[in-house]
Amino acid sequence: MSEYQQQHSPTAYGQDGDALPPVEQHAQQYETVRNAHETELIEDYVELIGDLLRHRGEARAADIATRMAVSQATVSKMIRRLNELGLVTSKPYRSLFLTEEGQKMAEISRTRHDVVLHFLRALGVDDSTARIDAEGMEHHVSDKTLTIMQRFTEQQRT
Amino acid sequence: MSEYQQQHSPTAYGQDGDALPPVEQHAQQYETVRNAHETELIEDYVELIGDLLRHRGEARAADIATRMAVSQATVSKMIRRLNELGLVTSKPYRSLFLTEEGQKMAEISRTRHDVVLHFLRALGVDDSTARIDAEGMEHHVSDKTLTIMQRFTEQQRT
DNA sequence: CAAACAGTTTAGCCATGGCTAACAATTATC
DNA sequence: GATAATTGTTAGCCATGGCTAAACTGTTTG
Repeated sequence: MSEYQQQHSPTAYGQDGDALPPVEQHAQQYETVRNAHETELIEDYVELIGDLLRHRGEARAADIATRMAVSQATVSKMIRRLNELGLVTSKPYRSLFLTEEGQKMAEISRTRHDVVLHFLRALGVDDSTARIDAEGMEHHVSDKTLTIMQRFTEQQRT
Repeated sequence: MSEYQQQHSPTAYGQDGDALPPVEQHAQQYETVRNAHETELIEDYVELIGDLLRHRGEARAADIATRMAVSQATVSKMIRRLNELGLVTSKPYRSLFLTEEGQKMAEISRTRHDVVLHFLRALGVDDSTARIDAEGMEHHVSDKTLTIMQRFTEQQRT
């Protein structure tokens, strides 16, 4: 039982920022990240499809492949998955469309993405760095934090 | 050539925050995220091993498994990889240790993690949310942004 | 010191998300 | 309208990171 020290110094956590978090909390942190990873890519695809539809009126597999820097085969495979998940409708050789659920997801992702992006810029991060960081960060920012970011951005604007 | 509109409205980007970024930049965003994903898990392991060594004097596979909420088999496999990458040294059935390079990585990860965590708290995020978000975000925050976060945190403290 | 238990490793399975190559369909061009 | 170019799909490969079950090692303890 090599975790025994846990029991001996429960008070250390909280006072000492450097201490290891209690096992359960620590485990939950990693689990949350793993779960985020599963939905991340899906969300990125759906978000991008939504953006393409809004700005172009259509979303073709080839565009997605180019914008994601990924092969067309990969996109094709992914679209099949999105279909199975009920997020997009697709007829072969036609533009994709989002289902209701897909639209909801795209909307949420886009909003979250924008909040993070604007927050970073408000913080003073340059545009191109902000864009890259936002893309990576967006899936790991909780709703609570998101709200705080939004408030911060608004205050900054005034 | 469904990306043709690109050429027709190059000025839209920059003025309109909602516009799609130019293809190359967009592609780079996704690529950066994909690359981050590859190193993420590795860094998490190395960081955790470093933390265990600092706080406990030893890092056993079982502890890692518990704290990461993952099976021991998974940890064992991962340790083999870390070994091949020259990040840890391990003798079967013994505690792990970090190589020079592993220590460097752990140090960097830990610092980055702390900066993000303290930043989130300084922003006003509650501790437990901050911990979870920091764990996910840390791998996606560029050095530039990190510096800005650090500065912000220090200002807040005074 | 033998047996039981805790910890570690190995084998082998699965899903995901990449890739290339070959093929099929659609669209554009002459 | 035939042919070329573009776009989309399929098949089959690979690495990663999970898992369970089984085997093995080391430690503790009766």
